[in-house]
Order: sequence, then C-alpha cells, then structure tokens
Amino acid sequence: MAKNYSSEISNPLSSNHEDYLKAIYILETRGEQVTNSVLSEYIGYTPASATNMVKKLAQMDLVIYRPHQAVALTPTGRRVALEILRHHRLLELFLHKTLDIPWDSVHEEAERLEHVISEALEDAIAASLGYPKVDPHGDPIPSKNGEVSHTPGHPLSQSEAGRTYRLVRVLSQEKERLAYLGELGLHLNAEVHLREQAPFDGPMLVEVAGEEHALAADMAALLQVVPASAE
Amino acid sequence: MAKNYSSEISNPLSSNHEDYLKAIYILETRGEQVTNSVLSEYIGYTPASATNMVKKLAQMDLVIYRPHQAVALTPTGRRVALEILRHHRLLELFLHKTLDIPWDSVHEEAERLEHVISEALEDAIAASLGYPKVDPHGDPIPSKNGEVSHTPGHPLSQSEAGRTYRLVRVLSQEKERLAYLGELGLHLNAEVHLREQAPFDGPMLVEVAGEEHALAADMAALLQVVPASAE
DNA sequence: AATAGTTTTTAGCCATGGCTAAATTGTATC
DNA sequence: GATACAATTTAGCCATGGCTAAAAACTATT
Ligand SMILES: [Mn+2]
Ligand SMILES: [Mn+2]
Ligand SMILES: [Mn+2]
Ligand SMILES: [Mn+2]
Repeated sequence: MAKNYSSEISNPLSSNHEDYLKAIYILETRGEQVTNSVLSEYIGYTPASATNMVKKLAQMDLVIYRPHQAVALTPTGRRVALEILRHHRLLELFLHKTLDIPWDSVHEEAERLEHVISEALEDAIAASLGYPKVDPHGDPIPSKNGEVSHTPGHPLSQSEAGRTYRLVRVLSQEKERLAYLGELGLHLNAEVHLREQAPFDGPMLVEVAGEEHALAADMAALLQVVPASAE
Repeated sequence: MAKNYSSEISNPLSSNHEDYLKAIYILETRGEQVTNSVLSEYIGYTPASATNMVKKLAQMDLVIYRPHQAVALTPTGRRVALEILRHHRLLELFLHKTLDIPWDSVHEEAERLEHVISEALEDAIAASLGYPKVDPHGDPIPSKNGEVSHTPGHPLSQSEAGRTYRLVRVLSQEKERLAYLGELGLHLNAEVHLREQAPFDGPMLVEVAGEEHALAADMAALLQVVPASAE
C-alpha cells in the first residue's frame, strides 16, 4: 500500500501544487473541460501563472499537458488530488463535530490545514470520527485508496411539490450562502417540506423546522435532497 | 485587544519567519546569548541564511540587529513568538488528549500546524481543553495576551535519594528520548521514587510504576520534578 | 480564405529565501 | 601591536512561483 504519493515524486509538492491538482480534479468531476482559463479563474491566478504551473505538473507526470488542450490528471495526479481532498473533507468534519466550528467556516480553515497533516494524523482523525463517508456539506470523503462513493439525491429545484425531503448535500462552499442556509435551519440532514414551486423558475416555498421560507430557484438548485421516507 | 500581530506588519510572515522568531525566543529564555551561530545551528540553516533572515526581521521591527552582536526580540517580535508558541503547545496537548497522538510525535506535527491555524481555531482548541496551562511535556502555554506562567520543579538529578517525586516537565523534544521515557512510564505527572544516586555523576536508580530502572545522569537532568506530597 | 476576436503561450521581470565562497570583522595569544 | 583563528557578513548564484505585456495560435464570421 503506497501511502505517500510525494515519495514517488522527486521534489515535494508545495501547497499550491496540491491546490492546483485538487482544482483540476474538481473541475473534471464537474464535467467541465479544464481549459487554462477555467482553471486560472477557479484557482485565482493569472492564465500565465496557470500555464506555468501546469507545465511543471506535467514534468512531474501529474497531469497531461498538450498546448491549447484541456489539462487532464494522470493516475498519479488523481491519487494526489484525492489524498488532499480526503484531508480537506475529513478536516472539515472534524473541525465541525469535534470543535463546533460552524459549517460555513470549516472550508477556509481546511484549505490550509489539508497541506500540513501527516498520514498518522489523517488516520487518527478518521478513526476518531468513525471512518465517516461525507463531510458537513454532504460531499463524499474519498477513501484511503482513492475511492469516492457516489452520493445520492437530486436538486430540490427539480422535486415534487407537496412532499418532504431530507437535505443530503449542498453544492456550494460560499461562506455567506452557507451561513444563510444555516439560519433557515437548512443544515445537513434537515427535513424540508416543499409546499410549492412558482412557475418560470420562480422561488420555492419550503417549510423547515416549522417555519416557512421562500427560496430562490438557483439556491434550491444547490440543495441535493432525497425523499424523507427513504431513510 | 490586538489579536493578529501580523496586521501590524506590512507583509505577512512566512512559516520560516515565525520559526526564527520562536527560536530566538526559546534561546533567549534559555539564557543563551543569541549569536548568529547559535541561532543558525538551532534553526538548521547556514549562518549566511540566518544573517539574511535576521536582517529582514529587523526591517520589520521584530528584532534588534546590530552587526556582530546577539539578536534580541523587540516587544512586537516577542508577541509574535509567544503567539506561535501558544499555537504550538495548545496543538501538542490537543493532538495528545483528543486524538491520542503519542507525546513523542506531537512536536513535529505541531511544528507545521502552528503556522496555519486561525485565531478562531486557536480559541476553539483552548476552550475544548478547558484553557490549559501546560502542554504534554509540562512546557507552559503562553496566555492569549502573552503571559508565560513560571513552572515549578527542579531536576531529578539534583534531588534527594529516598524520596518520591512527581514529574512536572521534560526539557527535551527529542522523539527517541521521549519514546524511551514513555516506555519507562515516565510521562507527565508520573510518580518517581528516587532510590539512589551513584557518585561521580553516575546513573540514578529510580522506581516507576513498581518497576526499577537506571537513568543516566544527563537524562535525569532533563526531568523536572516536585515532591510527590506537594500536590 | 481573410479578418476579427478570444484564448493560450512566451518572454522577461521581480521578490523570496535558500546556498557557497570570499571578504571582513572581532577576539585571543604571543 | 602583530598575528592567528573564529565568527560574521557580503557578494553573488539559484530555484520557485507569482506578475505584465507581447506574441502566437486557435475559432468564428463573413
Ligand atoms: Mn489548500
Ligand atoms: Mn465540504
Ligand atoms: Mn514551525
Ligand atoms: Mn512541548
């Protein structure tokens, strides 16, 4: 069992290297073509810097780079990306459950911690949480050997009115958005009764914990739910 | 209450900047003259690199630098050093108590984590531990406003034979040494009965948890104890 | 197929913070 | 005070990874 993928690599990866690989992985799984501009915008650096970094990652056999083409992770690159993503999501859950850090703050904290925890600490965290499968936002936690479980659910925006659902995933890391949802009681596993959906992609009327709220359609599209009975 | 001392500073400090300040603080409190060679050896970089860094820290008003003189922390530099040291020791205790990381492994882990935790996380950790005063090695945890409590005790090597003591501090971070002491049952607050001390700085005979062991004099010098009755 | 517009790459700059080797300064000894 | 030795600083090199501006390469439209 190969544990430390940086051991397969001559010089160790910096935090930024790791964040680039993670970004490419996330963009790939979104189904997007990971063009230079998409990547550079996501990562928050200039296109020139992204090209620069991608070429370095290609030299280390972590990505496939062909000029003017979309970047793609190599198997090794994917393993590194998944390892960092595992750190990230384990840390989010740990910070939330063990230290009561609010779910809208764990992301930025994990963004730094993910690069500096050892294998032993990763294992200790996973064990203390009982080897969890999802983070506080319902994002799947990759397993130690790089498997990602498929998460169930469909957007609340495409659900039937008059039924009750359970929130299983929120497709956003935005602090303000998460804080707002939390205020409405829309945290993970919350029960939502969908009263009605206004036509023309209008707002939805939902009931959460006895209170009624209106949700914009694009907000509801980020909420993945399953029927409440199915548990 | 000024919280983030890097906010008083134009550009943020790197991990290395922080480790240099911490090193200078520790060497100062040991009573040593913090010459360039002492610092460079402690920090593990060449003397030229140490000079380089010290000059930068001086430009930021974190240390006083005069060529060919010992370096000294400014009040601001000391605050930064103490903030990082607080992170370090809180993290050591947290890792040990909450995640069962052995006391000989927490140091290297904290060495990286100390630079990336937020003020909020620092507070959450301190709260979850009940605002502790010492780390797993008995080193005092600086308070949020930079106060360091005086730790009691004297070296086991300078103690009276025939009496029982309580271990309150170990003056070493060496992994192997700590692992060895742990195997003997010599963790923090362990009770040690001092049977006899061989003359000419010879080994000491001690009894810990019902077992008898011989301890080299220089090892015993690192163990700070108080009389067991004084609890 | 020419042209216009967009995307990507290249070229070259800069700050950071290591390093080695050489020059300088300080200190101890005769 | 001269001289030797150690400590420190300086000078100059290098890799990293940002950046801007300009060049080049794709893509779409006429
Ligand atoms: Mn990150
Ligand atoms: Mn998440
Ligand atoms: Mn450190
Ligand atoms: Mn310690």
